[in-house]
Amino acid sequence: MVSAALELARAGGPDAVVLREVARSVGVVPNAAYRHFADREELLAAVCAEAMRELATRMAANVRRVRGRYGEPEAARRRLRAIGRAYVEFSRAEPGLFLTAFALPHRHAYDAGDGEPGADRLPLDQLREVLDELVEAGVLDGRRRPGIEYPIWSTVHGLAVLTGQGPLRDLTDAARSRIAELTGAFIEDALSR
Amino acid sequence: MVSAALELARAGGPDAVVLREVARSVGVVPNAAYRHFADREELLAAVCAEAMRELATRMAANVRRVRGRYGEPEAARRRLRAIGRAYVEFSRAEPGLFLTAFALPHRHAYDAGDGEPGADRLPLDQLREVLDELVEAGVLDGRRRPGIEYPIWSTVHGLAVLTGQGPLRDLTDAARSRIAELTGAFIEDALSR
DNA sequence: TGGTGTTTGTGGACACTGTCCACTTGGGTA
DNA sequence: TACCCAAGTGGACAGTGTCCACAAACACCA
Repeated sequence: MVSAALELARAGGPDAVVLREVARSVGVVPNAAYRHFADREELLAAVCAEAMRELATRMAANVRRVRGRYGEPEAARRRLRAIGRAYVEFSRAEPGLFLTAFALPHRHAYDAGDGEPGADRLPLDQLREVLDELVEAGVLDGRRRPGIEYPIWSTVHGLAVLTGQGPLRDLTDAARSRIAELTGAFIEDALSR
Repeated sequence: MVSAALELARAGGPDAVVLREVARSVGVVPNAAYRHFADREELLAAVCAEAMRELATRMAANVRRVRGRYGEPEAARRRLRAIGRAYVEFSRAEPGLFLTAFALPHRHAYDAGDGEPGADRLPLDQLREVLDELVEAGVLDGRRRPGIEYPIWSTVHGLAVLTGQGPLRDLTDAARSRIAELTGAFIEDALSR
């Protein structure tokens, strides 16, 4: 049921996950859904968690693809960029899922994926990890580290929203990638101020 | 009709502007709305434009409140902060309107408010104006000026979304204003790199 | 002044949604 | 074997966006 709903969300965002249709698509009567979810919002919450998990997976995969030892300055910088790039590309490649992932501000921790062995860390945790590495590598002054994940998250999230679903989404590929490049440089400027 | 719909959006975001209720609240039968709007989305588009206009108004008002001559470095910096602060505060004070303002990626230019004399410029234009002043004032290197509005917009927009409706919206006031402060400093760091 | 045409609003209908209630069913356990 | 509970069914209700045919009110021009 959740995976059927996920496909609806992928195609049309959170509003597209309509209870009756997901029931229909698993070949069951609408009311059957109420045996598993209190209401539509609870179903949507499950989908939202799944979407967030997919974002985390893509980020982790993109980071792993970066070669270079831990603590090596250039590699650490590339890992930060890999995180941001994955985030922004996710919002464009899967606008429906991206929207869905942030559709429910409440219960956002997606249940931490606690025990699940293969699960990747939360996006924010992945960002923190790379920032710690940047300190370790001497790229970022340790005194500026506390809390710096929030401005960076804001910048990347804003870019993702504006170019993925927002007013900048209809720009040409060239214009968008120039903006993305500028934003990447902007973050590095702020870090190595 | 638009202003009735605007109140619904203010209270509950774009999803709350339901055609039948706005008709009801202006004391008319639902179908009457179809004499003025092709469908619900067109009504929503009008509301969206109005919400964007309100954001622009607040930004402009906040900027005007800053004293200091044009081109004076410290004043220019304060004007940039005033813009960002207005943006972020709008998303918290009027989450419904903020969401609505960006609900329709299409037809986003809100018809420019062309002739209207009292109308304030679009948010993005206001930002550009202040950035030009920062160059004029010698705070920002003119060679770094082109396109820098986009990283800044991204940062501010991201902060507004994350703390206004997103996962950071339930933080304490103290935590949120610390993040806002960090983000302001982050932007200034990047500018005066 | 009177007639005509356009604008605005009405009434009724349809398909679709989320949700509630009472009811059946089937597999596993005491 | 008897029972119980989870899962699914059928029918219903209120609410929604939207379409159609019709009524009134108003402006305009002969």
